This record gives sequence, structure tokens and C-alpha cells, in this order.
Amino acid sequence: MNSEQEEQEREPFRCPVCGSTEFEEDRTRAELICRECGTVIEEEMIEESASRRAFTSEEREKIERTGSPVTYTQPGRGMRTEVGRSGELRNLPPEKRGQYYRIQKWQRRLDESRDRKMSYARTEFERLIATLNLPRSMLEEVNRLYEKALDKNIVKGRRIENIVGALVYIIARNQGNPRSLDEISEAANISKRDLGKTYRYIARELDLRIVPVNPEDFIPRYSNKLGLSGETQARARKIIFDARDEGLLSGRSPEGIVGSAIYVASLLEGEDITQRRIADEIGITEVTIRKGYNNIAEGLGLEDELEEARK
DNA sequence: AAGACGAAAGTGGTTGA
DNA sequence: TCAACAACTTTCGTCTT
Repeated sequence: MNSEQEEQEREPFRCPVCGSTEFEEDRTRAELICRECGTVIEEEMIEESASRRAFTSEEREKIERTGSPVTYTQPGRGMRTEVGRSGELRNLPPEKRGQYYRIQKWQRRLDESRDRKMSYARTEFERLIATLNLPRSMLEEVNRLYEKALDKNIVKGRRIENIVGALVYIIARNQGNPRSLDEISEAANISKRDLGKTYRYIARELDLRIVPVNPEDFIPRYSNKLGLSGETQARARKIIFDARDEGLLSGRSPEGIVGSAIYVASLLEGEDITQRRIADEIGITEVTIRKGYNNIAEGLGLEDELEEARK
């Protein structure tokens, strides 16, 4: 399965849209972006290899370690604490034996329950990351954090789906490749409300830093789904940057911001796209787009230009 | 008929006492 | 914990093309 990925486009690769061979590589996002037209070539390039970034001391340790690393994607990890062994039991007085057998049984059940949870979580991670088009390199991290959550005993009583969704949400977001709560709750079949609560809870309990979402991180994905040109995407990006400089962004949801920016950009670039299509794709309402539209037009003094653009 | 506009009322989340 | 508040949604009537 790996060889197949490696065979794929080795030599001079051309952008299918404009034929350029110049590309921007975005490792954290696993995307290749054409320098000419902004087309996103591949949403799922393969893993990052040797050079990885380390955010935490654990990650740094993992990178610097030589030899084969402990992998969090394999079940069990080969280590386990056992309660007693049968040989030792022979020396025990008969009345104590029963106790030990019982303890062994509990231990076995705990282990089994833990393994069951782990392997269910693992397949769920795989499925989620695949359907959300996220880089597979995220798997190690989410599995590691899930184990940590199990160790800290903060999973009990919660649905695994919620925990899994929450971890994917947090990691995707922190790695600059965010998915919205709507997207994840839909893909994971959980309610947006529960997901929101769970991810905050998990972040607090595991001491995970939550970085603010950059609205511009949503641009390539949504623009591609809407079939917008690279010019429009670049324009939308610029609009968001300018709006940020003018302090027009604070307090507004990233979805609303990116929706408005895309709408304004598409008008300025002469691509017709309706508010409705953008709103549906992003999962917001037209009203929100209009609010943001007015805000941007006013704040950036684009009224005349926009007036000109719609004819 | 389709899209854009904005008012009005309701919802969930954040903040500060 | 409660109330106030802003952003956002839902719904709907109106205007423009």
C-alpha cells in the first residue's frame, strides 16, 4: 500500500489546470498548491518524514530517540502489568487462592475492556481522518493522546465517539488544518453540542493548548469545493488579512469570516457564486454572510469597487 | 423565478458581578 | 449562579434582476 503512493508522480509534475510546475508545499496540511493558479493538487499527500516539528517535550523525545520508536498505532504496545502468575499460586493457602483468581479475573477484564476501547478508538480515528481528508500523520498523535486520556481516567462514562471526535478536532485545529465542529460532528455521528463540550473538557484535562482558528486556513478547502479560482482564493486571503489589520475580525466566528471573505472575493473577481451556495457549503446562513459582507465592505472601503463589480 | 436584503425573534455561548 | 450581551440562526416580507 505504500509502494503505490511512492510510485505516484515522481518526475516533472504539472498543474492540471494551468500546467505550471511551480508548487507551494504545505506539509502540515498535506497539500500542494500551484503557485500560478492556486489550485490545490493533492489533499492527501503522504506523511512528513524525517523533519518533524516538536511542540511538546514528549514529541521532542520521540523525534530524538534513535532506533525504532514505540508506536501508538499498534495495539498493546507490548507492555502490561499482570497480577500474579499461576506458579506462585501453588504456594498459597487454599483460602487465599480464590482471592487471587478473582483479582486476576478483574485485571483481565480491565485489560480487555481497555483493549476493546483502544481498538475501537483506533478504527474510529482511521475512519474519521479518512472521511475528513486529514493527513494520516495525525494518527500517531491522536492515538497517543487517547492512551493518555485512558491513563488519566477521564474517558470513563463518556462515549468513545465523543472523545475521538474531540481529539481529532483539537489536533486538526492545532496543526493549522482545522475542520469545523459541524464537519466533525457530522462525520463522527455525534451532536455538535456534545463535541463542543467534550473537546473543551479533554483539552483542559490533558493540558492541551488550543490555538485560535485562523479563518484563512479554511479558504483552500471551501474554495475548492465551490470550484473557485486561485485568484479568488488569494483575494479572499488578502481580504482576511486586511480585515484583521483593521480589527474587524474579533469576536466573529471563523466560518462567518471565511464565508464573507469568499463572497466578497468572488464578486471582485467576477465569479458568480450565490450566498446560498457558500452558506450551505460552510454550514452558516446567508444572513451571517451579509453581515460580514457589510462589515468588510465598510471597514476596508470596498463599497465603490463592489458596486462596480456587480453589473 | 431566483437572488439579495434586512427586520424581528429565538438560541447557545461568554463574561462579569 | 445568574443576568446581560453579542454573534448567529430561523423565518419571512420586500425589492431587484
